[in-house]
Amino acid sequence: MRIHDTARGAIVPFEPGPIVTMYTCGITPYDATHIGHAATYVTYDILQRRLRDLGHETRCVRNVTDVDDDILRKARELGVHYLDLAAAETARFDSDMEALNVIECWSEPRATSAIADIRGFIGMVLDRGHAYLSGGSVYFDVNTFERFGQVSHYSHEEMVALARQHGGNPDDPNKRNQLDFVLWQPSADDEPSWESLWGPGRPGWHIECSALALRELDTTIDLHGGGSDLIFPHHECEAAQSEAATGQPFVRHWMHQAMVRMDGEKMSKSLGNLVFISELRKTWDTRAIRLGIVAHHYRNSWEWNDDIMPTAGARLADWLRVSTAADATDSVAALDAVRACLDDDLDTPGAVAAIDSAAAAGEGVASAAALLGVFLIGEPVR
RNA sequence: GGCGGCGUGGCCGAGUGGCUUAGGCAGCGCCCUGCAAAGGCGCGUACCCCAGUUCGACUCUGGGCGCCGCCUCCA
Repeated sequence: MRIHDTARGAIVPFEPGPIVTMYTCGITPYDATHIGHAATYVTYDILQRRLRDLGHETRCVRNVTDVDDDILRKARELGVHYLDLAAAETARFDSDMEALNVIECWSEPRATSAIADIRGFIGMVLDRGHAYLSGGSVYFDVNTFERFGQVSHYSHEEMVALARQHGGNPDDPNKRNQLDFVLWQPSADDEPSWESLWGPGRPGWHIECSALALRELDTTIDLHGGGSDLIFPHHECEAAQSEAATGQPFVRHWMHQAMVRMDGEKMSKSLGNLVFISELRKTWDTRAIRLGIVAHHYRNSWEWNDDIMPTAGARLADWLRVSTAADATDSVAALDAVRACLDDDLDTPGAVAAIDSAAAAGEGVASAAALLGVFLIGEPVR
């Protein structure tokens, strides 16, 4: 199959071995799952389904960031322990994923489960001379890593300008380079803290993914994904610290999900312009929610509107009607068309259109829909 | 600035080489009606620009222009 690779900036062949190693950045569990999160994980779900259809075994790791600035702040506001908040929101997230029939992850590790791994990983980066201790924090030393920018393709000057423009802190006096980022940092008084060789503290934002990908999968993984808002700095920093630590390539293929918008702006927790999966579930068949998502291409930003669910619901009804009829015949042509579309950079809108055509001709489309994770007959497969 | 996406008639919006001027709204004309509305019938207008591929491009390729989105809280 062919998939767009962010680092290479082109649609290129994706031809992994029998076992496919995938890592997807998961959520920070301090609020409910919205349609943008769902779009991301449904995309990787469909990729996994097609890879399995082709005979591969897929091992997808999706972390849970249960300790970072956001969740600590929210827990402080609510007056609850951050791990209690994380556990509750993670359970809601998993419930939403199950409802949407997203394939269970091969592993779904929590950041706090990996403190020992993170400390070890930071040690590897320090031993290879790519990090330094300053002002109580451990910083990644960008000056020692020439390839910084390999994923996002920014120049040094652009990255500095962006950091300043977006309220970053490039002028932190403890940094040797304005783009250096934290691997380990001191905790505030009311924040969780772990012992380390560099003093008590907690992990930086990016380090958990690098440590977990190495612990759970391999030095080099086949595919790494997440929302396009994570390309820089998150994935750029991940790649840098992982390759600095191991001396090997980190990721063969980078895949990013475009943002879902609402009211003209990116749907995000900070803006509050959200459509929650838990709300949609009250009204709609979860299969229709999935259809509302896959009607859009993963690389194309799209806007949520009130017509999406009625359209998706009607489509689901059509597919069910032709596929559950007593004399229904399952369309092999539709299945083949869906396979061809998915192999072309996960063209789910094309796949949906192909199924629509078959359904309009009165053919059963259960097998074709199942490849999109929509089960019209029988028990769902996760 | 980088990356991604898009650019269809007044507006919205399908359509991945060769009757399509899909469809919807608006508009115009007619029918129906005491008048009007609703309804019915009919009409009109397009494919951002420039090259290229081709027998032929709205549809493919390259370039340009324009618009939108993302870019250290963020899937």
